[in-house]
Amino acid sequence: MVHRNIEYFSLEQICRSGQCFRMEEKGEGHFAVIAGGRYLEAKQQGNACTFFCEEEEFEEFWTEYFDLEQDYAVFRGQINPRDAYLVQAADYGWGIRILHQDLWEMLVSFLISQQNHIQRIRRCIRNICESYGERKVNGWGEAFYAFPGPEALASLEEDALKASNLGYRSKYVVRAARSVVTGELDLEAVRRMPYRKARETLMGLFGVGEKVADCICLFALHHLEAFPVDTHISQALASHYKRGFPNRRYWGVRGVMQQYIFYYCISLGHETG
DNA sequence: GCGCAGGTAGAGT
DNA sequence: ACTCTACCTGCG
Repeated sequence: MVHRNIEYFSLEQICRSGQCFRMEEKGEGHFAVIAGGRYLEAKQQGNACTFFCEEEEFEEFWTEYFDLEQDYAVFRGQINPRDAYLVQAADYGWGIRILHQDLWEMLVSFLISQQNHIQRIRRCIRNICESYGERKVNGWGEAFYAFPGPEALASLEEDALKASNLGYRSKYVVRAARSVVTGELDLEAVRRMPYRKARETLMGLFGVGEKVADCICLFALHHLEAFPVDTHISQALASHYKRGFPNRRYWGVRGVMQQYIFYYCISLGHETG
């Protein structure tokens, strides 16, 4: 077990923010995450966090995964105090962090995300993991499934993933898998690219447009200047930033601000008012 | 039943 | 360059 007091960190908010589809709430302040072929449970009360893994695994993997070396007070300090909307959104999502997730997994996840509900995205991803991912056992003897690699999906028929409930997105995922396996898409090369180049390269894939490419850049490549514009952000911009989002001011941290706004939007949507 | 959900490709102006 | 539409599926 690993104990840490962490500022500006909320497992609940990260789970609900919709950047990670393989994190689930097991109970009040109790979460499970699957990433990098690993399974982790964690509990949180206020700033006090308990991670159920060895110190070594925590230092080697989860510290970077949760972006714990980054001081989010620095990002938050850049917010214009006169921007009441952003101040309110950032206050609401005080514990959000931009995770460091796997590139292939984010590519597939956000191909699936388009024109889809978060709840169904989770189900789709669970389906393909259970059908094509490696079965493993966690520390409590329970089974969990790793995310399937490109090889596991490349040989499928283009419509095969409709059985996993992907709908018309099935061919996007299968074709992406083939691109990786044939070497047409070099994931290692994409990892080394700067934001614009990575975005452009990803958009060359069938089914990857600006929004999906930006999500991949932000959540896998940690390019914090990526600013995915989806329907929620688009509406927020229309009502609160009629002269456009202040990109110049926030360039380099736009992605963090996007997450505050996005989380604020989807959370308010669930409330009655 | 109809519109929308973390959009995008392709066709038509 | 810009607008329009089809696309799987499910939920309000």
